[in-house]
This record gives sequence, structure tokens and C-alpha cells, in this order.
Amino acid sequence: MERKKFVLLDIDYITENNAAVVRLFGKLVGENGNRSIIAKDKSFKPYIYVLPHDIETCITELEDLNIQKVEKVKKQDVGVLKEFLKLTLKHPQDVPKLREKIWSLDSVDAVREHDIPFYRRYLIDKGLFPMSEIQVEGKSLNSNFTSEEDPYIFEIIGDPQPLESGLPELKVLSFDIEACNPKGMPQEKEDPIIMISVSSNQGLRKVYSTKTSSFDFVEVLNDEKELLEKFVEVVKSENPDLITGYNTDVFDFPYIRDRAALLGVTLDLGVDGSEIKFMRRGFANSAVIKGRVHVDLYPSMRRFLQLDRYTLERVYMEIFDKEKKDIDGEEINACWENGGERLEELFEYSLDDAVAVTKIGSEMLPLSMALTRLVGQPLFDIARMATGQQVEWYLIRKAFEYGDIVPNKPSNSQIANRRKIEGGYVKDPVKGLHKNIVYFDFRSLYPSIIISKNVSPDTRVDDCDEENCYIAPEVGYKFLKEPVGFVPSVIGDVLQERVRVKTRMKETSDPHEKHVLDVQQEALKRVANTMYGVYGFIRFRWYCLECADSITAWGREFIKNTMKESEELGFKPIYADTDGFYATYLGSSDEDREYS
DNA sequence: AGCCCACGGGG
DNA sequence: GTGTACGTGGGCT
Repeated sequence: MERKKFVLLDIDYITENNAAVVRLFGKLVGENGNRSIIAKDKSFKPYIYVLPHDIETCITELEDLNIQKVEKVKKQDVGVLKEFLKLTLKHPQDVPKLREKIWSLDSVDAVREHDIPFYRRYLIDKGLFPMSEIQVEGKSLNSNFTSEEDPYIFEIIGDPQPLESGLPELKVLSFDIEACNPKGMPQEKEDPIIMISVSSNQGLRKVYSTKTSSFDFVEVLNDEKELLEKFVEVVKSENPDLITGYNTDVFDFPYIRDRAALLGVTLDLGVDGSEIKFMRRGFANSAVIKGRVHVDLYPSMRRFLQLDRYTLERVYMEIFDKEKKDIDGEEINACWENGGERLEELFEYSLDDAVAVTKIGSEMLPLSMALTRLVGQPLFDIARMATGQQVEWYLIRKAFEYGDIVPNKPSNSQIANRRKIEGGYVKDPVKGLHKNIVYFDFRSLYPSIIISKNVSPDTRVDDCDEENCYIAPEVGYKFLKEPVGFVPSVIGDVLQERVRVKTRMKETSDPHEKHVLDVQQEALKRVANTMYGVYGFIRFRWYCLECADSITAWGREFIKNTMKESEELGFKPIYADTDGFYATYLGSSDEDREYS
């Protein structure tokens, strides 16, 4: 029996001998070098829940299906304890194959938790959080005959153990490609890749190109094929934990894929030697490299920053308040064709893009990593999820911890029938240019309403006397005062944890630790402040129109009262929306204030 | 007012 | 892969 400790970077599953094998990808800690590990777990089995109409008949009817195990279990379903059947299946892909058939049985009322991807189920059930350290016991499958550069292949015996650990220091490789076309955007069928720039958070700065330069950082390759092969070689030898870029899901990686296919280059960038894959994720595609986390910073920036445009230049300016070297897309072709000074400039620009991505990554990845450690799903997914989805997966994990059954994802017809909520209070702005503006911030208002009024799908009742419930103004929906609802309880945990983190922040004098804790409390704040959104977003599992309407009703009442009170204190409200209101102060002070 | 469609980023 | 989907703004009818 051996023991290995590693930072959990990513997870997936493969099929071996018709059975699912979960693979945990990581970087070993407490050992020399920069060595990857792939730890396999054969023991985890997929399962779903069935809500039977008639439990004994149901068990009989299920016998004919290809199910490994049927157990009776009690779970909370929207506040009601019910008896479910837990069906253990033989393979994750049996779930989509069998669920319709099971649902159509006369003895079955509903199938639940049939839409949770297997690797996510594993992370939740085992209590594991990517971007933190875990320890596994088991045996090595390849220690005797591999070189230092190959990943350690390991078979897990027993459960992996989560370890207390800070934010890991990871190796991040950023890259950017250039290609050009005299008429506009380069076309992958015609236009070759002319340079690939790479940069790392450990100081690497290189441009690979098919033309020469007087710059030391430029290395010349004979042709485009060699250029692509060089890129693959660099990724393998650097062995980064993260690969970042800007719009790499949609532009750089697909372009590299198409050129590589044309030139016969194998893009075996994965830690396990696998080739890069492309996944359709909603309306966007994403590039998957097994064992390394490919983070396209573009979608993350759209969530973290509130801008009119999200070009790399604009984002860089916003974060660093500095201009980034930029060449107009239409000039790139001329720079390349004409050579000379302009070509040298292009080399600089190309490297600068890769370096800018590294810098933006150093600034923003800690927040994505903190969210990953909080939500408990892979960074790859977190970096591409809307905040509402992040919250949903956080709630799914909490539901597991609380012994609650997770609501199903709404079907398309259910979504079509769901109504969007009436927004918060909006006061039309007073026209004009105002001085001495103060902002009263209410973004933390909704979490506190959810907690103080116990707003949750499982506490909502139609009939209840005033003593035992809270009644929302205007809309009149009722919520039991006791017991504490699922969502209020989770938000309570989040806010409490945030207080604990902020306290630790004050106690520490180490600036690095302070920063890490600050990012952690920021992640907790984001999740808490987005939590109310799950009620009002039509495609969410915990959608509850009555809850959403009640929260905004209480919010409007509170905003109006606060505006009235502020007027008595000498403020004049100018404009209000859901998140807060602007007012001018008629006194002389123009200092910024925040009210919550 | 309601529907359809394109766009975002990237060179 | 226990996949599959966003929000918005403009033009047109």
C-alpha cells in the first residue's frame, strides 16, 4: 500500500472492461519535481433515485431492468420526508438509457438525480474539492518503468481523503497564436499560423515563428508543421497545471486543431497522452486537455467585470489601468508580409498578448480557484459557468450534505411555462448632473431577507396564521418561521463562513495570506449575493416564483423606507434600482459611503 | 409589440 | 457523456 498526496486539478471517467473508472488528475505535492498523477478509482457506481407510487410493485417492476441494486432510502424532498428507492446502475450511461423507461412505469411517480454528471457526483459524494489537496492510498501501476516526465498512474483503494490546504501554487502556461489574411479574419483552410507566443507565471517568455527576428525571445522554426510540433513539445516539457489564453475556446485552439489536422500534427497535449478534444457547452465550445485545466479567461472576464466591451486590451486596461501594446487586426498581414520594423513590432505584440494573459490570470485566477474550492466542481467548469450555475452546484452539494433530494432540472416545456419575476424597485432618475453622490448598496439585502424571512421553497405554505409565518408585502406569500428552510440555512452557513474568514483576515499580518483570505471572502460574498437569483432564473432547479417575488417585495419595501429615512437625514434620492440607490447629500461632504 | 437573427471574443 | 444552450439589441414586419 502506497500513499500519495496531490493537488486535485481535474476529474473525469473512462470505461475499462465495461465499468466506469473515475480518474483524478493532479500534481504531486511533497515530492521533488513537477510530476503529475492520474489516480484511478474503480469503486464508484452511478445511482439515481426513484419516487415510487407503490413501493413494492415498483421493486417488482424494476426487476426486469438491468439494475445492479435497489435500496429503500428516506430523503427530504422540499421539506417532506419521503421514501425513495435508490437504484445503483452498472454504468453511468445506463442512466440516460434507462431513465425514460423507469419513469414510464406505472408504479413510479418521478425519477430524481438522474441529471448529475458522474464525475460531479463523485466529487460531491466523496467530499472532494478541486484546487485543494487530497490523499489517496493504493498501488502504483507504473512506477517501475516510467520516466520522470510521465504521469504517475495510481489505483486508489478506499476513499480519497480531502486535506486542509491553502490555495495551491500552480504552474500556469499562457499562449496566443497569430495568423493573418490580407482580406480580414484568417481562414483556417488557407492561412497558416505564423507565430505562437507562450508565457508562464514562472518567467517563460517565448515566441515561436516561421520568420526570423533580432529579438532573443523569438525562436525560428522551418515551417508551420514544426511550429505546431514545437508548441506541443513546449506544453509537454513545461507540464503546466493550467493553460490559459483569451478566447482560446473559440479561436486559438480550434485554429490550431484545424491547422494540425491539415499538416498531420498530433496534438497529444493531455497528461495521459490524449489529444485535445472539443466539447459543446451550450452555445459556446470549449477545448479540453485532459489533466491540465484549460481556462479561457474571456468568459471569466465577462462575469467578473462589468464592461461595455471585453477585448483583451479593454480588460487589461480595466485591471491594470495601463495601455497594452495593440496592433490593429487589419495591419497584421502587412506587418508579416513586409517584414522589417513592423514585423519586429508584431513579435513584440504577440508576446505581449501572451504576457498580458499571464498577468490577468495571476490577478483573476485566485477568485476562480476560490470559487472552485467553495462550489466543489472542477475549475474547468467553474471558469465557464454563469454565477447562477455555480450557486446551483453549490446547493446540489449542500443538498447531499443535508440529506435532501435535489430538484430535477426543468424540462424545456417547464421552462416555457415559467414566468420571469417582477424586478426590484426602480425609481426613475432625476435628470441632471449631480454632485456629492452617495451610493446605498443593497446587494447584500437579498441574502439577509432570505434568512430573516426564511424564504425557501420548503417553508412556503398557503395556509398559516400570522403568528407562525412571515407574510410578504404586496404579494402576500407566506413562509413558516420554523424550521429553517434549506436555502436560508445554506446562505446562513455561507455568511457565517464569510465572517470567520474576515476575522482571520484581520488577525493575520502576512500580506499573502491576507490576500488569499480576501479572495475567499469575495467568493463567499458572490455566492451569497447570487443565491436569491436561483429563485428567479427560469432554468434553475430551485426556481420558486413566489420566493423570488416575495424577496423583491420585501426589498422594495426596505428600499423605499430607507430612501425615506435618508431624506430625513438630508439625502435626496436621485435614482434607485434593485441593487441600491443613488442620492445626493445636501451637506458639504462628498466622501463615498456604503450602506448595507 | 412581437419575432427572428446575429453577435460576443479572436487575427 | 447521468452532454445541448445565453442574453441582448437591432432590424424587420
